[in-house]
Amino acid sequence: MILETMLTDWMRKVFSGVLEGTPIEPGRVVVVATADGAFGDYQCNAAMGLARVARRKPVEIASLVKERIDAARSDFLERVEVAGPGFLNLYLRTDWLVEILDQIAVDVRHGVPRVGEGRTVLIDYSSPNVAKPMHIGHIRSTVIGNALDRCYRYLGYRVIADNHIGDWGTQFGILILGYRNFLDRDALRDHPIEELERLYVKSYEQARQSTEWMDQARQELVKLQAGDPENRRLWAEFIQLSLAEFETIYRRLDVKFDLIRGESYYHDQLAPMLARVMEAGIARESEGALVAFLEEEKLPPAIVRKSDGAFNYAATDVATVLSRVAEFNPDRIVYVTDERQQLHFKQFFAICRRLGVTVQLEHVWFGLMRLPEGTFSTRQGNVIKLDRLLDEAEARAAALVKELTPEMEPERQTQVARAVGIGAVKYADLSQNPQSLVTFSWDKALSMNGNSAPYLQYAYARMASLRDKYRERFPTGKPETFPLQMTEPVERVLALALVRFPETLIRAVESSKPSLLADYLYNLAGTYSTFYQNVPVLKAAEGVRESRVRLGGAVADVLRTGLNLLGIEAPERI
RNA sequence: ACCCCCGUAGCUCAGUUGGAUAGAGCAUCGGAUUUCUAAUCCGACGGUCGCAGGUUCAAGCCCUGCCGGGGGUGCCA
Repeated sequence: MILETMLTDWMRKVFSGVLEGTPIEPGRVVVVATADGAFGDYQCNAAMGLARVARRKPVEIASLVKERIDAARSDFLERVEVAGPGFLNLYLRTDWLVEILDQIAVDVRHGVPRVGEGRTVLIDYSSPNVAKPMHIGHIRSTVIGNALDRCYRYLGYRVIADNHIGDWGTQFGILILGYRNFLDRDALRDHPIEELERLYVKSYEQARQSTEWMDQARQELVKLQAGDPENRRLWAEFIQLSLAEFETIYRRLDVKFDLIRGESYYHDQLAPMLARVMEAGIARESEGALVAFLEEEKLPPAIVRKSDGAFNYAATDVATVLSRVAEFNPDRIVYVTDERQQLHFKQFFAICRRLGVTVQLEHVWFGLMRLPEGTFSTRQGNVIKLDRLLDEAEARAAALVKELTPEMEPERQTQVARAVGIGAVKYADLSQNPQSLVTFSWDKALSMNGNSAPYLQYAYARMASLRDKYRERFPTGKPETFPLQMTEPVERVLALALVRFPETLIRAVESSKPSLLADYLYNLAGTYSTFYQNVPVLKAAEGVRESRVRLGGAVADVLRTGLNLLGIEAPERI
């Protein structure tokens, strides 16, 4: 059940009863969680907003609403208060909260409805380029996309996670030329990606200095796209080497795709797509290229085929949408890329709409990763590679585990270090608004204190440990046969937080912001830590003890589920 | 030149889409462990929400202008 939705529906009815004859637009009356417990559990601010149309004072409306609510007996509401200019503060009945919590505690889904049942969403994320190593700039798309992937699945959607590899761009012309001229075979055998990258960088340097070199690179690309056997062979080798390297990273990050289809997969569909575009009159010839003019959408022109006859990424992306619609018929396609592609997405979305595509297209963009000294790029050679970041994270976590949990067997220490290190890296990206620009720092990416994955994992491990200690000390105890009691204020706060898990998750998915879930989990873990530190559990009297074990168990379940939805492991011991 | 983002505590960032007294982490300072994991907890310090107007019961959030930073703008992706 979604508490927020339930309260909103109920409040809307109350309002329309009070303001008979006044039209109330949907969305006008909304109940939301209070920011501060001092104002109750949930609040409704609609009285102020409706004052004008109803031509009455806000406080008057609020008071009438309160009267009506007071007149009816409620099984979920303790009381409602009118405050300030017309706020309605709702205080939920604790016994009702306990009842809901009772249901959630035994529900494997923690009260989350399968709102995506029967719907399909395709998520296009990670999408690295062949022949380049994955660096810290790729981690945001991978981690954010994967979190969305997991959340959508949990909500009951059929999800198709597609890794749209960059295997068809201009870089191959440059790379093939570099391969022919500068290849070091031993280096290719020992460090394939590094060598390919070196070849690309060197060839790119040449191209910058010489237009002749650049033209030659273009020709190699055209040959490749035309099916030249030798270029095809090289191209296939580059891809195979790259995929193997990407796979080791994805394994470490526990990221799995349903499809790995490069841009090349859609190659045969480019010409038919173009025919449709031309037929629909969306594009026309201009300076030798085929260009879609998008004045109606107030967008600059988009080239769909270059004057040399080659297709570019706008063409590929449109063809990709058509192919996906034909094959999977998704309700929604979500793209996770960095901010630089915003215009491109607006343009090709517009072309798709003109072609009559009705699937919901969404671009989830995130701020570019920067270094303190500025931007980084392959060409400048100041990239921080992803495997190095992960190595460092695991090393730091390992040192911490050894220091703080020396009694743990070494094999387990390694496992925990991996979960903690990788978790820290992922959480660093997930815990902030994706759209803010990010300055990379080792200490932030690998933070193990405060608002970090290890903090959440630590809280979880304490819960798990407490649960096990209870079994140890009270082998015949059956907590589930005892009622939940809210004897300390912090317990009620925990109960309320648990009940809010479904609405938080749904909000996170709807706004494509895993950070909302991360934020929720941090609050939950923080409240639990306060509880743990200040409220005895195993030493409490029988009954209270079992109630607290149950409450802690419910928090643990939600925390673990939430962490897993972010792609973060929750070890039982840490 | 135009378009899109961003600007919040010393630093790094949240801020539930317009709600009440703007919150965390780090850093600094002070406290808590004969007790269920101190990777923790409790407290203190810290703010002209870039600047100036506007909209309204209410603005960090919406509108206009300006300043600063980043990104983008018909043959890269």
